[in-house]
Amino acid sequence: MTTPGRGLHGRVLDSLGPAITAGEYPPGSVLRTDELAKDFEVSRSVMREAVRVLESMHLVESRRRVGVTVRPKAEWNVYDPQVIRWRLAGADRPQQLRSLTVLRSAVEPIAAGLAAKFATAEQCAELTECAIGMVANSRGHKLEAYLVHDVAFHRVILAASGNEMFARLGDVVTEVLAGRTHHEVMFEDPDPAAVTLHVQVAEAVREGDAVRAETLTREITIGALHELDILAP
Amino acid sequence: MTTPGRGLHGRVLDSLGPAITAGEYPPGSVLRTDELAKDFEVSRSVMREAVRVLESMHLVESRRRVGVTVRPKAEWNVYDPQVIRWRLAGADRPQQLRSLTVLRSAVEPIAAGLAAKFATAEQCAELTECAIGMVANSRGHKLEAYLVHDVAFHRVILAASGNEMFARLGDVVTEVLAGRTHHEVMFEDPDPAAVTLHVQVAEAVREGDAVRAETLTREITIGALHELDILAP
DNA sequence: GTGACATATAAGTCTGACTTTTTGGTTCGG
DNA sequence: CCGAACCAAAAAGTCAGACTTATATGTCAC
Repeated sequence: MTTPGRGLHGRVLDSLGPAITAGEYPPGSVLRTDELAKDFEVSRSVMREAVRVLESMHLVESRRRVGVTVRPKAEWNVYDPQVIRWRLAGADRPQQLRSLTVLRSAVEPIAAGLAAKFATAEQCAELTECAIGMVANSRGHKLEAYLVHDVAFHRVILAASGNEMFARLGDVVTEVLAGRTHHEVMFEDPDPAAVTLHVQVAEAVREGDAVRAETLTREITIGALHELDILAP
Repeated sequence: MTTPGRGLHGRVLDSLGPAITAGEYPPGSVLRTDELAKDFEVSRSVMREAVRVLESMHLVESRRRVGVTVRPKAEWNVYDPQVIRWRLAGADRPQQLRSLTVLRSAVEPIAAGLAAKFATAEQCAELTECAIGMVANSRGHKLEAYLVHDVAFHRVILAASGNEMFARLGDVVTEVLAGRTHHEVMFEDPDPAAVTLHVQVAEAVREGDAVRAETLTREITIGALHELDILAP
């Protein structure tokens, strides 16, 4: 997704970040900078930069005379796309996928409602195109092509909401949808009802019907929750 | 809020971060590391660490032979608590407050619904205490005391939802509520109707009534939206 | 104009010496 | 026996300087 290994410290992070988020160094563990530098065969300056980044993500805390201690999971910056990617790649994957899906279920309906009010003509057109693309690839095991349009659809909705916080969740949704297609459920063609809902959301947004857009999107996210057995009924 | 000036690079960040988020260095501007190091009177290594942190927040991008370029706002990690604090402290404050309030309006009702299902007895007790504290300080210009309980109330809701992503929004909500009391509206005692709603939410959570908790919380957040003139009617 | 090549530039890396803070133990006095 | 003051070691923090590497840009031949 993001450029891997942008410099030496980047490669260290690609290795150390996942290790920490995976719990390989449990919270409370103490690391020493120059020991790490030796282990990773980099200079102290490079390792220090890596530690600084981990610190800015609240994954670790660096204190004099004690070392670099791993923070408890509850303090991590779980909205950092990098952290999300690391967790999705590791043992935390199921929990991460669940919590992100719940977040989606809260945000996307509201975003769709706002999109109905604020979407530009261009965004409406894009949305319709995406919906058409989804329909066109909804049968015959064309999951990859379907996914591309599905992802684009939700990104447009979030962007069209006009809310910068919502817009920035585009990457998150992308990861969740991609994860669902590639690793979890979805061996067969997507649920036809879900496809229809997307088409109808595009309609509602185009017509400026905020309430309908919100309600329909809520149905979509409820479906996503069901897929992960998060909802009871 | 967070420890200020944890080391030299921290002080550099406290100065450079707000400057960037405030648009003092507009997107596309190019900075040079050793020039910055000279300006801030720190060594290159310290400045490099600061730049690395800014880079991890997607505020800047560092490339060989060109320098450190400021990224467009749309790419910033706007969920980073540090970035949020910087923006709330600067010219972006109004927009930031609005977008965060919209985010709250999406998340908190869902969180309250989940809290009704998953809150522990202890959390229910805490919630009730908070509500009582709000009532007790709802009249007579005791805004500070009221705020403390209000903040605590919403933090408990988010934590009790059992969703880690929601829980981590506690800090954000704290900033928003504090900002509202200290800088924006709210010169007089809080709206009695809002106070009642909080009491009722505590009730609903205690009784495990998810739908009612969600609906009532939605009314609270709608009120918050109105205060910032985000909703039309 | 186009492509190959040279050059300057700014980030990236490494090393070693030095400073500062903090912790944990030790000693001394009550 | 306990507490306060003190001391020493440990680890992060800071700095300066030399060197490497990627790359944008300009130059020249064709």
